[in-house]
Amino acid sequence: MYHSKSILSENFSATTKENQEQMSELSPNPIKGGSNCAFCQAVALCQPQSISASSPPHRLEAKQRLLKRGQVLFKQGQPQDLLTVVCTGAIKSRIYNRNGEERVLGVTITGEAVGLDSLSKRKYAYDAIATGETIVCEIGYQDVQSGSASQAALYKMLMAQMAHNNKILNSVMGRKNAAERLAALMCNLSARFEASGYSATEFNLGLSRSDIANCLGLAKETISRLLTRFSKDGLLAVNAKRARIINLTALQAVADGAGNY
Amino acid sequence: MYHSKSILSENFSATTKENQEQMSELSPNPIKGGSNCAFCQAVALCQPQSISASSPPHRLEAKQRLLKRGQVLFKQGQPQDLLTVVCTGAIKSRIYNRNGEERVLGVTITGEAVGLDSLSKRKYAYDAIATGETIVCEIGYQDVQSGSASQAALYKMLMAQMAHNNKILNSVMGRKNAAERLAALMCNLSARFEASGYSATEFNLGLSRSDIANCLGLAKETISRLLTRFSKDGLLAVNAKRARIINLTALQAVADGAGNY
DNA sequence: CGGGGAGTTGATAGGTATCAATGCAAGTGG
DNA sequence: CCACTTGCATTGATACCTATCAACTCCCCG
Repeated sequence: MYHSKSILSENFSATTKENQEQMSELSPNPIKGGSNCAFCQAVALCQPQSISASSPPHRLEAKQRLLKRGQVLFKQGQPQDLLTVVCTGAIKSRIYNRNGEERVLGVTITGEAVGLDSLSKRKYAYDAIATGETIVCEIGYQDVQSGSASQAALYKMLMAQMAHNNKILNSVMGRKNAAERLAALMCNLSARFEASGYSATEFNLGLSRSDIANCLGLAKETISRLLTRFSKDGLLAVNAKRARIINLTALQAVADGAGNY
Repeated sequence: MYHSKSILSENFSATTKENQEQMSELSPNPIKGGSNCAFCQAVALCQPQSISASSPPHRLEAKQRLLKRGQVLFKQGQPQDLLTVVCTGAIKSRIYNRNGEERVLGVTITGEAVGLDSLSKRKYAYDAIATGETIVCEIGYQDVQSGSASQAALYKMLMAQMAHNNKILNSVMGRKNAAERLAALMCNLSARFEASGYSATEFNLGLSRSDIANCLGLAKETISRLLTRFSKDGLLAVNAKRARIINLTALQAVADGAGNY
């Protein structure tokens, strides 16, 4: 798509609530429930009703699980009766096309819910894989349905996700060139991490160059070249998967297609 | 995006219930309510509760409206308190990006609901424009909310639409080449018209070449060349906006990226 | 020490945008 | 009813972005 100008940035809306400064350097110990919920996007599901500012929250049964790099959280087609939230780390979502090729759909970072968009069908629409050591929190969907406050919260999440994945985003992505796409992804991650209460300028990409390329519909070599170029142009710095945004404004401008970068 | 192979077709799911054989050749007369509802996707909203097979349906207040080509149904940002369904014709949805360029998001054909994805926010997310003479049916959202049967129907529609617009579709579209995209669009329209009870092989495109190009992230010249090519290869025939699918199987194969067409 | 995956960098080929010219049909005003 | 206008569609020539192929480095892990 060699549009020289154009592009809306109706940008990726930030939808999250938490972070993961050291994605792959956390304790591999078994997990006690209830850690790290302060910024969790789904907290309203675990602590429904009667959350009067002072009273101790009534939690639903929420089980935490530790995944190692490459470990499968769930697979496409598998029945879904859990609501899963990432507590620490990052989850890659992917499908396989008819030719057996992997297609990376994106990454779910700390505090975000995974697989929300297939919850209504009770059947996962894609595979979810840990990109490093990752802790997730699982809540029974039955439990969620029981409380009407929870239901309202669920619908709110669904709507938010729908807004996030809506056709506007599609069509915008569809006509971005390589630099615009990558810049948009970086800005998106930045906003999501910031919404999580963490640094908007320094975070872990979670995905490999190949995964990013796959996710954006580009070649891994293109990602590599672009990261080098962004770096030379003082937009950001990358070291392995660790990214530091240096000039977010300029990066956003690139994502917006301004100035024919 | 010059991917030579690949592509899933997790295809565009068909979501509709009606058609428009003569999109721009219908009576311009004022409209009496209640026509043409047999296949309407939103019929459960107009005729909620007590639809025992025999009893006459109890309708909600549904006002029909006639639009001429180019007329605006609603505009981005405008408050939304109506649920709108296309009775006859087709509605183009679009936004303008930061550079003031038009971005066509897609077309809503007869029987489909327009603007469902912004209903929860009560504010339209894009403009909706009639592509020709078009009749729409408007139902007050308040009325819909009143009946719990209606609510369930609404959630069902929301879910269906969410499934339709999900990130899988995005990522799949993101890596289709020009021929694959156009073939996919044609197959999508075919399936949607068929789901509407009308011909899967002959229908009105609604959108102009430019709009199609814009919608798919391609140049209008590319669309023109491809339609010619598809025609020469015996896949379909087009005359102005009127399309006739000749070999749907082959077209689907192209959309799927089989055989590096 | 060897092997393999991930990342980088260079050279080339290919798909599509872009520019430009022409044709065609519908609408408009005389 | 006919010139004029205007928008849409088609077709050709060329430029450019990015995929692809290939070689190399680096690092982790056995």
